Amino acid sequence: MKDCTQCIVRNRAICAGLETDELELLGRLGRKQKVSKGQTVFWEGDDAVVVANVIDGVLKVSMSLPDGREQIVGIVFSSDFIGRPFGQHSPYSVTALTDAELCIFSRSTFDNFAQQHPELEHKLLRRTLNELDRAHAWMLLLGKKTATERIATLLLEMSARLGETGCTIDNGALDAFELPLDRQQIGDVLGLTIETVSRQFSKLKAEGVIHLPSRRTVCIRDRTRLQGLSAAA
Amino acid sequence: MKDCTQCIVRNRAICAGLETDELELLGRLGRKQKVSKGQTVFWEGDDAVVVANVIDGVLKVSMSLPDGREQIVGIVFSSDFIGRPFGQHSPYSVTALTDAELCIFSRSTFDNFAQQHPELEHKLLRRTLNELDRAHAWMLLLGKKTATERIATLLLEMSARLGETGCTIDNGALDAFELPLDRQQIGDVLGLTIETVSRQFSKLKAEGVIHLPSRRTVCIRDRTRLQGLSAAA
DNA sequence: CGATGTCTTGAGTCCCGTCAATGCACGTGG
DNA sequence: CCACGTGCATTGACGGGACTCAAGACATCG
Repeated sequence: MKDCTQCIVRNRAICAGLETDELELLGRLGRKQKVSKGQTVFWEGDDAVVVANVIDGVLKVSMSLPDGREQIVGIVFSSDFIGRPFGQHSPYSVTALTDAELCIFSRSTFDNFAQQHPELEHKLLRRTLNELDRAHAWMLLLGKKTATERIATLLLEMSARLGETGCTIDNGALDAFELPLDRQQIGDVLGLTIETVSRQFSKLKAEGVIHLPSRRTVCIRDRTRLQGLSAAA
Repeated sequence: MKDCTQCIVRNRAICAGLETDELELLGRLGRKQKVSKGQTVFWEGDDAVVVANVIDGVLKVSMSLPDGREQIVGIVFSSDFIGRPFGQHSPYSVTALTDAELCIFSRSTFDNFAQQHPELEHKLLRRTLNELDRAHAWMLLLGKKTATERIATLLLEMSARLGETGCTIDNGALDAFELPLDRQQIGDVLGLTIETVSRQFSKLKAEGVIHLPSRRTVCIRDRTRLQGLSAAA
């Protein structure tokens, strides 16, 4: 790797907080890799060979049943971490939703480095705890929310998360954004079918809560109402 | 705390692997506490004041919507860890399903201790990563599985996890066990109603896959078939 | 300007949720 | 010992929200 101090996710990825010499050491262990939209980085059940930081792009984390039914269990953005450290097999697949750039490490190399650098493990722990919180919130959605509530929740979540990553300074939620997901993928995140997703979009649009200038573009016209529909705590 | 070296979860809780002197240090920071069945240890949204190891008993981790709909996002057993380290608020409630005994720490005290003991943080990280895997698998269940598949999966999971905790040596799955959950709670874990749960139990019983000697007792008569019904990968 | 893939919309079905009644185990007191 | 109450669990009848199947609309691109 060239020079981690210049990395655009330097301050947000788990590398943040490492000393300059540690950073250089870690940098030599990793390599940058571009993946194109649709490409799968690693597959569910495969040996967990690599882990990576997402430098740029959006990827989905998904699990499947033998008959092909798929559930997306996470969406990762720039500066997020992917892979399963300290694990034999990858419990999920990771696939690029947009062209993306990764900073890849061999898992065993990373594991060793992490164990020798508590600061890094601490960052990883905090990140994993946040992930777990998000997973729990999503379990509540999948177990108990109606279709409308799920869509409303997703839109607010995407608005917030795209706002975070879009710019390092301004952390506000966006009122207009591009969905990195198609309808099928939205269904796979929310535990709904493509048709139900589409109908709910149409309904929200008809009610004036959102506006859909193009297939993937969402404008939130009435955030308050959307929050009311999301059944958030 | 008396003497952590004598603790019955000594080898399975996150304390495992600490040096004797570290263990004593940690021991002085915690205190044992008994909680009785039905009692809530801490509430969703409250300040995250404490974390704890479960010494004995079974507890549920749950999240709710404003209107009262509840989703159980985890079941914790003896030697598991509960609470949200490094977090301002508790994202979930924890409630005892049986009488239980905990080893409680003030969160801030625990956080500080953990940051000074990488070995402990490492244990916590591994545990959190496992939790996350489990949460992902459950998201797949909640998003995509049918009622029958959910019930079958739960029974196999309970069989496996009760087998782990029941005895430190024998890690085999149990073919007969007591459910720590009533029908309503099973519904809240699986994203189903009490009636659907009941009907599925009756169906499996009629088909000879399981036997139900009493309300809470389950005997797996045909594990292979149950696995087939669970839609496991 | 078709060809293609994605999205939307409609009609019909089904699985699960809702509501309500019944069954069953257990405890308490007459 | 049995009547009665209480709390769960089971079962039944019914309805609805989401799924399925099938067109049709729309955008994008060669």
